[in-house]
Amino acid sequence: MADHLTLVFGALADPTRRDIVARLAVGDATVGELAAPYDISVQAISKHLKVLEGAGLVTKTAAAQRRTVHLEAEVFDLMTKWIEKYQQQAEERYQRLDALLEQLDQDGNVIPQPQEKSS
Amino acid sequence: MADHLTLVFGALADPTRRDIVARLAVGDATVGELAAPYDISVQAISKHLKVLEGAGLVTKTAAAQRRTVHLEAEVFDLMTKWIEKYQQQAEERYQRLDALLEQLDQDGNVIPQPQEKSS
DNA sequence: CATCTAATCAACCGAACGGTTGACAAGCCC
DNA sequence: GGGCTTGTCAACCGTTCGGTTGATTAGATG
Repeated sequence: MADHLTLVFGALADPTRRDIVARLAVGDATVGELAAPYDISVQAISKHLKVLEGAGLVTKTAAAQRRTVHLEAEVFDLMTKWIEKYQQQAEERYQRLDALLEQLDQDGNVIPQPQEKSS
Repeated sequence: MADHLTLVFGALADPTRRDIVARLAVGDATVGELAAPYDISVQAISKHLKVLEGAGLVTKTAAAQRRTVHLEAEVFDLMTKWIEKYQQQAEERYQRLDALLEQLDQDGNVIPQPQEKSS
């Protein structure tokens, strides 16, 4: 099976599923309630929910024949952490580049590629 | 064509592409440099880069026959905003639920479903 | 000019995806 | 119990996806 981040990003790479997440952020809902706004079959929604469930974004609890779907917001932290990591790295890199360019400005020397080669 | 968020999430729903993003956060690289660590073909990496490019996560600049690939960190903001929106909504919902439960505790009345129906 | 290198384009392949329809399971309600 | 409601399971279908191989373009270099 794929790793968690792949499942989470994959789950949110679909507009319908993002829509469902948006709906669930307001409050829990049954499968039927979630399916109502769309003109695709209930089975298709059920599949979407299984993808969201597989990514840990959603949990289902069976009460009578109704399944209540609940959003698990904590999983978002996983994504946010991943994103912030590279956002931060990229920013640091820019700052290093800026510092370097500033330094170059002082002695007037021009180097086209500031980063070093690996290999 | 799909909307931007779909493209971004879709692009990051693949471990190899997330890996490439991680590599690019450290600094720009050529297609060949990006392909080196993997035992899949350069063509496959080229395809991955096209997906990342289509999502606006990456830009390519052609210098000689080498294409330098550059990470565009700003696109992450789009995702972060989307995520934070529902993270925040879900949290607010919990707080409302907590407040409600606390209130219920006081007069001892029990209501099973705190959110209202929309139909 | 000939050739080597770097990267893309194009066609193809199997697997996964998003959707459908049909059958079925599990509860409520008359 | 019989039937309605709610939801899932299973099989199928066309499209997309991640990968391959082969050919081709574009620039550096002998």
